[in-house]
Amino acid sequence: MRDVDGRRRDLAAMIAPLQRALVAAEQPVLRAHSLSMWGYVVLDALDGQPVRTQAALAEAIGADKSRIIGVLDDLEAEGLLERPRDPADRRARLVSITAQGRRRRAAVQAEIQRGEDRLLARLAPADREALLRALAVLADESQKLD
Amino acid sequence: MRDVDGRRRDLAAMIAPLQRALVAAEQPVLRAHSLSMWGYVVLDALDGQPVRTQAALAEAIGADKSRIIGVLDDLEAEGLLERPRDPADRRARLVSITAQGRRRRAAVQAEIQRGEDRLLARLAPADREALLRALAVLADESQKLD
DNA sequence: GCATACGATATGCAGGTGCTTATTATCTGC
DNA sequence: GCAGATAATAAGCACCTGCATATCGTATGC
Repeated sequence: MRDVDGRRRDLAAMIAPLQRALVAAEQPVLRAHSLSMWGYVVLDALDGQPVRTQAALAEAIGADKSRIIGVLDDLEAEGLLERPRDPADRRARLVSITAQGRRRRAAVQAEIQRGEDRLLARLAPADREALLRALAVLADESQKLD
Repeated sequence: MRDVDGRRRDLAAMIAPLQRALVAAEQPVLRAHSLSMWGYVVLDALDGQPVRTQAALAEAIGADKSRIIGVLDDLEAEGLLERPRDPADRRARLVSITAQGRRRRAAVQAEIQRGEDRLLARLAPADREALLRALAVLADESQKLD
């Protein structure tokens, strides 16, 4: 893929403004549902499977382990997740999403994806499919590099 | 595109880790060429066409206008760009990249893209083309939303 | 010509981030 | 049972960012 003047742009240079726009579009949705960005990311990561330790959770979402504690406190206070002590290792906490957390996450995600769909509508259907497929691969791949 | 468990992931959720990995990969390259991330972004924006005012430049790259001044100072001190006063409006400065700046930018970009190519190699050629095409469209599109 | 607007610049504040260190409770190897 | 490792947590530091404000030189409308 070449630019107008014939050179390829950096991946990062194309992704950065897109990322900024997506995050900006998410803010009002998150606010409407009383979730912080990190709160949403945590719920997103927990939905699917719970996690053994908070450190593992932090690493999975690319956050600092000392920073997510406040996020977990808030989510727990709102009843969106539970984190009882692991009876097998009382140092660790078994973090898992609650039914209410699942509902909240689903509602937010539906709204966010409605917004994203408006952007994706600009693409040819085949390109759209390829984009999502490629991003899924690259996202997984780049996780491993960290 | 559906996830393993049948649901689509948010665009932002896939892009964020990718973005982090790309930025992390750029750091050593930039350091080796004595450029800051913003410095590189500025050179990137200036290559192609110069720009009428610094405020316009700042907006084009999604930076704060009060923050890019130091970046411009550094780049100018290294001879990578010039910013004489506009004789037609002596308040404004005509920022343009120098030949040396162009060379520096090209060298850095070549290295960065070599790294990105290793990631892109994971994709089927058709998907790779579609990804770059789609990102170019979305990047331009999301610029307009800001 | 004078009031007003505008471009570049400096500065200060609030918030967010990664990183580091320390503390406490708990586990595990020996 | 004790020494050393590990999980969660708190707290501090350095940095970056967006945002707001102030200054100064310059342009422009009237």
